[in-house]
Amino acid sequence: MKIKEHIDNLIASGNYEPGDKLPSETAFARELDVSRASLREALRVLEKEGKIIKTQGVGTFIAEPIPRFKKGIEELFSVTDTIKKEGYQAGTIGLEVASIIASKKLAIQMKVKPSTKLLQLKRIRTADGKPVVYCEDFLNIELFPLAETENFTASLFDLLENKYGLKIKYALTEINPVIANQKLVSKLEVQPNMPLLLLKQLHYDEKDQLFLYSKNYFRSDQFQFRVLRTR
Amino acid sequence: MKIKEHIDNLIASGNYEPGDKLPSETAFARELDVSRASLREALRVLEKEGKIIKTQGVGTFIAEPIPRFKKGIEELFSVTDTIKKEGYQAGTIGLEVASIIASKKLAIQMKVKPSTKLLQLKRIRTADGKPVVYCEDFLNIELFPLAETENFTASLFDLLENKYGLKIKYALTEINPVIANQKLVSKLEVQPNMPLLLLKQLHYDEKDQLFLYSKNYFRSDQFQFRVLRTR
DNA sequence: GACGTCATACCTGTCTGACAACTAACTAAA
DNA sequence: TTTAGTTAGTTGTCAGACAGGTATGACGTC
Repeated sequence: MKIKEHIDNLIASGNYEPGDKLPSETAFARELDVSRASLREALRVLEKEGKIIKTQGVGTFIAEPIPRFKKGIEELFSVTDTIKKEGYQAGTIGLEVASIIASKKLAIQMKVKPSTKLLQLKRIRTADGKPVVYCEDFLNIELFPLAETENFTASLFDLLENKYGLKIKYALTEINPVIANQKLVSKLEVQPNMPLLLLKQLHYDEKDQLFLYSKNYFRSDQFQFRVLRTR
Repeated sequence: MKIKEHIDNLIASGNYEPGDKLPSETAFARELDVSRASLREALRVLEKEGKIIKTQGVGTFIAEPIPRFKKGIEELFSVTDTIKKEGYQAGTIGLEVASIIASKKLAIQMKVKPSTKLLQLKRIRTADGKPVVYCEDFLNIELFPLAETENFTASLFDLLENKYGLKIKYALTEINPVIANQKLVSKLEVQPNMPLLLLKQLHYDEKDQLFLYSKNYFRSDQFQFRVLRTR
């Protein structure tokens, strides 16, 4: 994985451009100070991701960064990262934290027993200080010893991944167009009746445990969501 | 790749179930009559696909299959099929066909010269007779000998694929929440200010030729769009 | 009996060196 | 000009070895 990340960075940093040829495996392995076998395992993954093209007897080449936009909605990343990738400074205001007991409706959605303890977060996320996303998160704290006093002003993904070693695997996301109601108008400082994009997301970890249900309201004038649809 | 396919089949055929442990790499390599290095390259890809989980010192295990919904938005299919898969009868009303010359703005979006001839379709798509989607399509007819007199009341994908042998490969889709304006209110017979989901799609064929630009307005009370977001 | 330590077996991660298969470019012969 | 052969360079595959991590059971201590 380290090798793969390193090569990813080499490509991302512009050291290589589409069509460029990578060093031969023997030379590249020596350059990175790893064995050829390990390098090849990394290259296999990069090939599967479509970032490189290997041809026996010829070499390995950087692939055209085909349609894959910078990042489509099919890739899962935190709201913080979503804001950052648009080039803004991410922030949080209006944080509310509460320990709650799962209601019947919520319990069904999160597939837990109705008596389960949850941690509810309400946050307004800002880009360069301007409110752009309103987030409601429901965390299953029976899976993690999360305290109410935790610092929730930054990325929740960062916190869970780095401090609690959680391995986030995927999210089942429902895409809904909604109209800003009175609450959202004041939270996001938008005109009444502005269209917003609501993403309802069920987040799972590597053990397929549902640990987070989130509702994110995105200002449609600030974010563009794309997806690559293949046949 | 052969090794990977073979293991894929082993999993698909039910020889292994989620949680089961695969043979050790040494034994598995001997069993498949390949080297351990080659086997590991195959396993790396399977791991990246989320089909297996490797743990150093313990072993390799079959992963829980990701609960792919019936079909997420990341799969490309026609509006007709989208309506059908929800269990409705698909139809078309209010068809308008026109040959037009690409405007400057449209030419940029479709990446053609401003003088290019296009075929414009406006259609209201119905589910069990009720209007549910409003579609505007722009076809690059310099790529296909499409006539205005063609039957456009059914699936455009069907027509292009079966009659013209077009191989549709993918679409770059932009997801937008919008509010029903007066035109859409009358076309879709909805309340004013109803939220709609607008999909702006650039369709490409196997040669990466952009052949269709479409704008589809979906009634949000009739369709649910989902997507699997992986990390 | 409960607990911690250690030895052990087993597994994945990595490395080394070698050879096979393939490709492209060049050379020489027809 | 065409064809066949040669050669250098690359990826594909292989065998064997060792390092590092994990679970298990034996053993001694409290």
